[in-house]
Amino acid sequence: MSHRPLDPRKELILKVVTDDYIESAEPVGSRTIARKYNLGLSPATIRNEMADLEESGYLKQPHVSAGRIPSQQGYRYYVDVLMQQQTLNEEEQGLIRLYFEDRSRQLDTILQQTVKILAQLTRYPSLMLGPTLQPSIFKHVQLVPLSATDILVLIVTDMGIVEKKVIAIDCPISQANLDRVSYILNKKLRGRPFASLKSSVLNELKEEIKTEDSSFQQAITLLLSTLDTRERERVYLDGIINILEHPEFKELEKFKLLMELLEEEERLHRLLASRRPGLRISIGEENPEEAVHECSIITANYEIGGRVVGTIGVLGPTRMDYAHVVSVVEFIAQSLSEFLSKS
Amino acid sequence: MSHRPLDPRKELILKVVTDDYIESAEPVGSRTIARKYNLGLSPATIRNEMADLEESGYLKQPHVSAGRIPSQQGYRYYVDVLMQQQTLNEEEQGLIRLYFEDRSRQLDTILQQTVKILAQLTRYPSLMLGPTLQPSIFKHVQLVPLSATDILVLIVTDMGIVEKKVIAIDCPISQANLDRVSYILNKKLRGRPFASLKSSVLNELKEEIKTEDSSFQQAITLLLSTLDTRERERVYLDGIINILEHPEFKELEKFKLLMELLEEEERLHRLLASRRPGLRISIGEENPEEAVHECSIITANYEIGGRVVGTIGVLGPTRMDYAHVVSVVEFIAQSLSEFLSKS
DNA sequence: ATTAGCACTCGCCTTTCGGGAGTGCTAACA
DNA sequence: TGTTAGCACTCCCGAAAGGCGAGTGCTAAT
Repeated sequence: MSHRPLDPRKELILKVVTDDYIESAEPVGSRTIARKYNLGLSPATIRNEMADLEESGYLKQPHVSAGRIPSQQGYRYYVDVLMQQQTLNEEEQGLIRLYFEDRSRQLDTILQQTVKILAQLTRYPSLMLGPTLQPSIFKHVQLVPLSATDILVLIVTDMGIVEKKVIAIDCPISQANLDRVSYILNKKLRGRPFASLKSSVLNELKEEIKTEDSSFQQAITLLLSTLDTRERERVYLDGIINILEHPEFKELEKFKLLMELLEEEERLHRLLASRRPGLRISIGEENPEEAVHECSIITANYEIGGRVVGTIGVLGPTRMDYAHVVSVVEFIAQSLSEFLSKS
Repeated sequence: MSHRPLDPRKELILKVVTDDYIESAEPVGSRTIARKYNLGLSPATIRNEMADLEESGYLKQPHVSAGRIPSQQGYRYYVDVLMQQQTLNEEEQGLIRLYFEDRSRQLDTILQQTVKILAQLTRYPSLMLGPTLQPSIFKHVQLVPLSATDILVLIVTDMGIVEKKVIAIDCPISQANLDRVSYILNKKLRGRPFASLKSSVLNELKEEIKTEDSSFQQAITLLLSTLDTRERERVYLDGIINILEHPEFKELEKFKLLMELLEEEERLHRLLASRRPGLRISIGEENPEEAVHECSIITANYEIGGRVVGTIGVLGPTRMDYAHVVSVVEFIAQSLSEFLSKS
C-alpha cells in the first residue's frame, strides 16, 4: 500500500479531479478545473498533467472526448494520501449521540437501528456483522423440555445475547435430570469466556460425569456437542434504496447484481467476515466478491469492553464520498462500542 | 365481491385477454386473440366485444391504438370467477415436500427458508408475518441477572419461540429472590395459553404476592408489566429482486417506491397484519398501502395445532400469475402448518 | 348478428444531425 | 524548458424526423 509519491502539482490535480467527480458524477475536464478551482494554471497545462496522470494509471477517460475520472489506482492514491480527514458536523454528531443516549435495551434492535442511522447519515447501504460469541462470557444455560423428544437449549452471554437451539433426543429425560444437567453446567461454565469452552473445560466435564447414569450422560454429551456448533452471526442491513440515487446504478443490470448479493445473507457474511480488523477501505476489484467490483466498501470494528466483536460498514460506488463516510463509520463504530461497553 | 355475471362470450374474451396479458405483459389486440386462441370469432367481432368490456369497466387501453389490458375491476372478475384452479406440478410439490422433510429445527431458520422457497417458486417477492404469541402456550420463564441493574427475562413457548427482554431495576435483587420469582411464575403460568395471561392470572398473582417483601414485589411487578408488552412479530422477506423481472418496474421510480416499503419492517408489518384471515387476494388500489396501488398481494394463513398464528404471501404487479401463485401460497401455507404442528 | 375492408391513430424504433464539451498537437512565448 | 493560446478533430448526447406496425372504430355487405 505504499505509493511512489507524485509531484505536488500532479497530486493537486488528481485530488481536484477526484473531489469533483465524487461530487458531480461527471467526468471532469481541464476547462472545468481551471475555471472552478482557480489554481493559476491554464487548461492546457492541466491537460498535459492529466495526460501524464492517465499514462501512469491514475486517471482514465470513459471515451476519448470526455473528461477524466479516477481509475482504481487513482482512488487508492486519493484515499491513502490526498483525502482530507473530516470531522462530523455538530448536527450529525448530535444525531448519533442522541440515538445512543437512551434506547430500547434489546441488543437486536440496537444493532438494527445502528445500521439504519449509518445508512441515513452516509446515504449509502450499510451493513453490520452481528457480535461474535467468542469473546463473550458464559452466563447461563437453561434446558426447557418442549415435548417428549425435543429440548430447547438456551445459552445466555454477559451481553444478553441469547443463543437457542432445539435438540432432539431419543429417549425422554426426566425433569429432575434436566435440572441437574443445567445445574452442573452452570456451575462449571458460568463466568468463563466462550473462547475457552471448546477445549479443556469440556473435557473436564466429560471426565466428571463418568460416574453418572447413562441417560444423564447422554443428555450432557449431546449438549456439549451443540455448544460449539454455532450458527453464523447475523448480518444487519439497511438503506439499500440509497444505492439507486447514484447514476452508476441506473442500468438495472448493475443494480440487480448487487441486489442479488444483498439478499444472500451468507455471501454478505462471507464478505464482512473476510475483512481485516481496523478501519478498512477496499476499492473496486480489491474486493474479493465479484458483485462489488465496481463498488467500494468501508468498514470498522466495534468492541465490547475492549474486545473486537463485530464489523460495521458501508457499501457504495467507487465514486464514493470517502472522507465523509470514513468519519461517519469511525464515529458510529466508536459510539456503538462505548454504548455496548458501558452496560 | 358479488358480480353481475357477464354473458359467456364476454367472459371468454375477458379471460383470454387477461391470461394473455399476464403471460406477455403486452396489451392484447383482437387480431392476436383471433389468431392465437381460435375461438371461431373474427377480429371484428372480438373488437366489438372488447369495446363493450371497456365501456363496462373490465378492460382498458393504455393508449388509443394499442390493445386492451384488464382494469382492476377486470382482474377482480378474473380472480373471482374466471380463473382456473391450478394444482402444483410434481416437481414443485416435490421441492416443497423435500424441504419440509427434514430441516434445521430452528424456528427462525425454518420461517426464513419457507419465504425463500415461496419466492423461488412464484418468482415474486414473498413475505411472512412471524407467529404471534397469542395462541401459544406458556412453557417457561427464566430470569438471568446480567449486571447489578439489568435482568434478562426469557420466556419460552411450547413452540420453542423465545422472547427475550432486558429490564432495568433500581436496586439489586438477590439471586435467591430471582429464583423464587422464576419458580412462582413458572408454577403459576406453565401450560397456560398466552391469550389468558393478561387478565385474571396476573391479578391472581399480584394478590398472592401481597405478603412478600418489597424488593420481591418490585421484581415481580416489573416482570408482569413486561409480559404483555410484546414487540411486534418479525417480518420475513425474500426474493425482492424478482420484481425487477417485470417490465412494470423498469422505471426506477416505481421500483423505488416499493423498495422503500420493503425496507421498512413496520410498514410491512402493518400491511400483513391488516389482512383478513383465509386466502386473500387484493388487487391494486384495494390495498390500503399506497406504495402497492399497482400491485396485488396474495396471502394465506398458517397454523399451529389448528390455531392461526401467522400470514404468508406474495407481492407482485397486478399483472400477476394469480392462478399459479394461489396454488403455491396455499400449498406452502398448508405444508408449513403441518410441519409446525407435528413437532 | 357477424365479418371483411378501410382509413386513421399513435407509440416506438431508427436514423439523422447539430451542438457542445473535451482532447491532443503545434507553435509561440517567458 | 515549462506554459499557454489556438485550432482541428473526436465523439457523446439529445432533439427532430420519419416510417413501420399493430390496433382501432366505422361502414357496408352477408
